[in-house]
Amino acid sequence: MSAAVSEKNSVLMEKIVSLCKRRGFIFQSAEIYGGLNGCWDYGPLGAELKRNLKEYWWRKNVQERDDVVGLDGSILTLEAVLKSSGHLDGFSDEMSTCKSCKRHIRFDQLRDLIANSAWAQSLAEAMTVEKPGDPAGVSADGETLARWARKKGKTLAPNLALVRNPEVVISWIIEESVRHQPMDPWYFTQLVATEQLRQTGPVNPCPDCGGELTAPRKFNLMFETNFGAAGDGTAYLRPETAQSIFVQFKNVLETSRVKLPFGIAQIGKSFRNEINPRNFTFRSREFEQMEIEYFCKPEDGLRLTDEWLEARLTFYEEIGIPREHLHIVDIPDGERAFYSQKTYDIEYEFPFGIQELEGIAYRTDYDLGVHQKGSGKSLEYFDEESKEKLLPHVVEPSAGCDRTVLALICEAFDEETVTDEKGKEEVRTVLRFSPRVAPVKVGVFPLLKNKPELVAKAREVQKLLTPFMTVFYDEAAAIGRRYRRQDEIGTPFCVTIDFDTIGENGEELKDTVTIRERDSMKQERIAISELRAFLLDRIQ
RNA sequence: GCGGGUAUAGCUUAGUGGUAAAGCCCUAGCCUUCCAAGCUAGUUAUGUGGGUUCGAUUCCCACUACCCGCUCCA
Repeated sequence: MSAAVSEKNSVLMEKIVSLCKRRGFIFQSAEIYGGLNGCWDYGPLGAELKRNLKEYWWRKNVQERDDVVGLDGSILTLEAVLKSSGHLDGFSDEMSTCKSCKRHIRFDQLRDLIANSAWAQSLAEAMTVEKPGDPAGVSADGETLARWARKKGKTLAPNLALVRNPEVVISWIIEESVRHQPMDPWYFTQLVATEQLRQTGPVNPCPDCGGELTAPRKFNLMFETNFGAAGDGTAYLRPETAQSIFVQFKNVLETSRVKLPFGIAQIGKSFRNEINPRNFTFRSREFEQMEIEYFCKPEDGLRLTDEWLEARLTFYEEIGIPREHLHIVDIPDGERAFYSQKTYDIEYEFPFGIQELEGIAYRTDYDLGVHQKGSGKSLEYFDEESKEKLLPHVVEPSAGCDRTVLALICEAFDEETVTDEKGKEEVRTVLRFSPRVAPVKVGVFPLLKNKPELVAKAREVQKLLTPFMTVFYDEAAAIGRRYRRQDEIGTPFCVTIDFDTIGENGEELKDTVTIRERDSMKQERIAISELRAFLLDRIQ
């Protein structure tokens, strides 16, 4: 992305964030206290928008399918579940950062990385050539070290203490080598990275540049919480909704009379202690997922992954995110999780970059396998046809709910230049939501507030529609302003009660209203009796 | 987590070591026969905590949050 484009998109994103706050879509959590990093609250309109998304997803993926059932699992999660799933080990890495080049290093990988690093291999080679036949360990040879530091070290590990300040470091090494005979190779590796041994103790070197690494810090990527009356038990806030689906697989299977292939769907909150929340609600510490685990026979996994990709793309189209703004990434071998045979990411062109909305992963029988092993309970499925037991495989379409809401807002946001009768140009801000997801479906206005007949009639129309859709009644300010207010929150239709409606201009126009469409700003006149059907037909 | 930037009303901005200004928005009233009209009145702000000072929104320090670039992203 060029700097100019980046700047333009940054301004666009600021406008979107500002609109979200101004109109009550999204607020920062605990704003009056200074805010809580990585957490956001949905205001009245945001709550409607998000509900519409979730309800449509549920309807399409659960209610309108006879092969998917729903689940609503607990957020608090037993430690053993996350132990089996691999989250407990995989989600709490110790990390070090290089003070010179800022690279992040997973501490458990450090020794391997050092062993394979160019400078460490070069140094080891130099020591071996100069001192052949010293199998017990590394012995310090000041001259060899100094020569290496001046030559190869300068290019391979410019930030290594030995290279930056050979005299001091070599003196430490010689001193230490007397006390440690034979010297442990790892201790030697630490020593060449240590400039102030007395002050700092031995430090670890960066595998890239030789610079000093910070002490390892533990990143708890899951939120831990106390549990039980005495508070001495440990539970976790789930980092994904999927695990309760796997853990309840057997119960659902036995109670729902489902047969392979079938899916279990769930919408709910998940929590990850993101190192760096960023980009408005995109990367939050508390977020909502819409997940399906679609269980199948092993031979169907790859085919179903492709089918789900298609189904999900259609879904995005139906809520107003066109395929042209989505990118499908087929995650290549080596970059997928080790248990996945196929993974697609569906990405959206956000103003801040192309970012993931949903992942569709063929996870084989990994999940049921680990929980079967962890719990000691069989999770096998008996196939009536073949009379055989099998451990089902699973395809997981996992969508980010908040991310999709953000994509809906970004996609809908538009600033349009309109020219009024006097030739004056002005900007019309419109959220072009699909009527299906729009938080308010219809605005109802009396043309004038100070005419009781108009107000009364408008209230009647409001009452007529309220049971079927979200209606916003507004009588304040000029009619044009009211239209624009609705444009800004993405209301697809506005109904205005005027003097025709109350029969002032003839019997044939009595009980008709104007209905104005958001995008075209065109109006047509229809009978109040047809209003409900007209609108329901267009908002589904 | 690192580096850089920002923080004044709901929004956009002004300004000052000594009473904080405007436009838009919003609210109420008047007016108004279809696209942000007009008039009147009104509410609302120096992110938090320290320090320097007689006095700090302004200068200094710390914290928090947000933005940008790295980094991370099961």
